[in-house]
Amino acid sequence: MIIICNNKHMVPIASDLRLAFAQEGKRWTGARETVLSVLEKSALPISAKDIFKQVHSSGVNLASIYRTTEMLAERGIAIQVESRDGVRRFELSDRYRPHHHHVVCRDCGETRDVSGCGVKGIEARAARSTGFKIVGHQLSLTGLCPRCY
Amino acid sequence: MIIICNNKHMVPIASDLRLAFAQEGKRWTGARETVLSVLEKSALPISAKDIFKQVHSSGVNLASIYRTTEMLAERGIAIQVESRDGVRRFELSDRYRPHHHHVVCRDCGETRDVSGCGVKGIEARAARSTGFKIVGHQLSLTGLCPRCY
DNA sequence: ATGAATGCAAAGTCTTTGCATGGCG
DNA sequence: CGCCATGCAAAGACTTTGCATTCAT
Repeated sequence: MIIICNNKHMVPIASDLRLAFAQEGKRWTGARETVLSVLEKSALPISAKDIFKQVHSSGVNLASIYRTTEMLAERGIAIQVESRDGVRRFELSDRYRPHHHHVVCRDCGETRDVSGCGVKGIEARAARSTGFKIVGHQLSLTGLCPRCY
Repeated sequence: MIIICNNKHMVPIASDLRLAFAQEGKRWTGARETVLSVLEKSALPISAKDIFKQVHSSGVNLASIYRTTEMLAERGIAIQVESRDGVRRFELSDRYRPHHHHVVCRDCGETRDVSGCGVKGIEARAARSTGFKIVGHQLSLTGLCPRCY
């Protein structure tokens, strides 16, 4: 099933995870809590390096941030957002944030969210033409922000 | 204006470029010809490294390929396709290929084109909600290919 | 001949990995 | 106490850059 817009609730992610981890013999640590809290507060996709800058004082190592973001993505807590500049950025997945897309200014890179969707039609078409089972999508709009326009 | 589906003609890109370059005091070289011809033949977005592999025998240097792909993107001949893995891939722009999108297998990475579009509505909505002038978009579908499904 | 483009190699950026140490359960 | 996660540093992958040389015009 395609999760389109599961924006009803603000799930207490950390406590969910603590529990899930315990059941698997894994651990919910301070570093993970730190990274997750940055993602929860970040309005836009954020790179490991930028997370690092924000939590620099906490002493969390950059390598741990890479490991944590990857782990969160594997579990579907976060998703890796596509980018054009070769930097990997993450944001909370649709399970924890309203489904949305991004518009990026071609000139200055300013990024804004765009709510809602409208990609169902093409998903169905793609499934038909390729034989793939579609499980998600990512749309990014390129534009000129008011300042650069 | 948004170019949506300018797929009418097969423009002789190289000769166009040779002319345009001459007028700017720039040069149309063998290396550029080589890179462009790989893009013209490539069914899917391709990275500098993969172009390099394909033209290895020609002696074109990897750095030149990076420089050429960037130049082609700046001129709107090619576009840089968004990716999730931090590798930059290019394909001919809508000016030289039918507008389309991609579906990528979540498990094995197999990529297929999906023709057509269907993003106009959301573009209009985004323009209204953000004040950006929308100049383009990129959509990628994630799925499971028949083999991985 | 002139200077733009290339090849080569070095440097840069982002990310991953190995291993000893630390900390959660 | 046992083992997972972390910190640290080194390695790796991809991309960019400086400079001498080559080549298109």
